[in-house]
Amino acid sequence: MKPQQPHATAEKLIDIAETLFAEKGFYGTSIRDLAEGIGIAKSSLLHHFPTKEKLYAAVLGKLAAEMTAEVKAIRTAAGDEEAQIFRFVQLLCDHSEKKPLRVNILMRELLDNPKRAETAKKWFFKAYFKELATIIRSGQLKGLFKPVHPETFILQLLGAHRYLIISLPTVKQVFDPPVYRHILENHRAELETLVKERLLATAT
Amino acid sequence: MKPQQPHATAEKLIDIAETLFAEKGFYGTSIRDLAEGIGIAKSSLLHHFPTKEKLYAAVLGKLAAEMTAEVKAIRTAAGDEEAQIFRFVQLLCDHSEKKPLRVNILMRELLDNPKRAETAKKWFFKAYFKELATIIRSGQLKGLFKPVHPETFILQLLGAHRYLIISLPTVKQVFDPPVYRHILENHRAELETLVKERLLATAT
DNA sequence: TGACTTGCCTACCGATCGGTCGGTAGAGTC
DNA sequence: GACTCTACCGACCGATCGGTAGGCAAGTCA
Repeated sequence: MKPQQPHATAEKLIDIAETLFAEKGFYGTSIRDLAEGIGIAKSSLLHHFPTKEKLYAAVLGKLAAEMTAEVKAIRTAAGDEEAQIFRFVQLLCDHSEKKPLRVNILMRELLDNPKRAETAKKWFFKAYFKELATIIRSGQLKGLFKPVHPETFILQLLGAHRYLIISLPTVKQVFDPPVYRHILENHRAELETLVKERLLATAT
Repeated sequence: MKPQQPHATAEKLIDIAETLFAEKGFYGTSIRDLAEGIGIAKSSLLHHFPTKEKLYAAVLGKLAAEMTAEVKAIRTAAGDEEAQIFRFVQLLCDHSEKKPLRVNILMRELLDNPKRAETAKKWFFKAYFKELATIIRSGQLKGLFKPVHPETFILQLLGAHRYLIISLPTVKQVFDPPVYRHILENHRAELETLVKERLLATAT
């Protein structure tokens, strides 16, 4: 059997796992489904990831690493904290348009994390979260931002965005198309306005 | 067997189901656990609710009915739309302090709803959502509120609140106690400020 | 050549899943 | 007493769960 790229199968597994875990959750997804999804036997999956938990952790780990790297890139890039936070909101919306299922994983992780032993000790998104809080604090020190409580504000900002994203499928099938379309169209602007009005110390 | 109140067992089942579904999700909860939770046999559970889906639907139905009734009560009670929306935010926070697990159910429902056939057709929280949108529109007609897009704003408001609530267990076990405490303490005020700054047409 | 490793396979395990079946105890009705 | 109805039960079903054991083909390296 040709080895292709090393770890190519493992990468494929992480990809399919990201999709299926996002759609059906950890307990709703079987390792059989995952293996069949990329056309290998179930025991072959277990050769790469000895348990379902480990595969799930790999998915979260990869996702968290990508997200954290992005925020750090924003931090070190040009621009003051105001530019950084708007760039962040922009990325948030862009990603959710391209890969809305990722948000599902992040949500499910929050819901299930307190229960699953394997991943309980270290939380994959701690660095991501801290980085964001640092942007806020730094902007506040420069007088760019209002004195909101950084962690609370970030949770509310992420929540305003992510909750809306995971609501979209339901909204689409329950409400009239114009309502759905308006939500889609207005979300980004409303989120930016939220940041403007809640965070920016407007020149007085 | 004394019949106690009629449907007393069914009510107990709905209660325990609300808790377990909230903690572990639909797929993570077995009807055995549910039955044992109130001390009856599994087949007795299936006597009251012929399938797991039906029990889940009963939980959602009861929850949605309560929540919708509350919002309608706010609407008909004294006070203008400004008072109504703040009363709503207040209720939101009060409930989440008393029964934080309920928010988990609402979140999981959004994540799983597009997949489960049984409850797909009618969405239990449609009336609740429409009632909230009506408050916004009504307030806008009177010039009390800014011209935000009502549905988008509500999703962001609910999201800002609910996402933070489901994050609390994780925040508690990952961050230092002061961070957790500050989030707990500041959330309500920050949410009210959010409404003030994003929604209220401040007297100009 | 032969020992070792890697990637994948089939076959199988005990446990648990949601759900069915036949039946029983008790209360109400006639 | 005969009948019906509700609430409940233990035993059982086929299917599926996560995970294990052992083997086979191909590439690596001595």
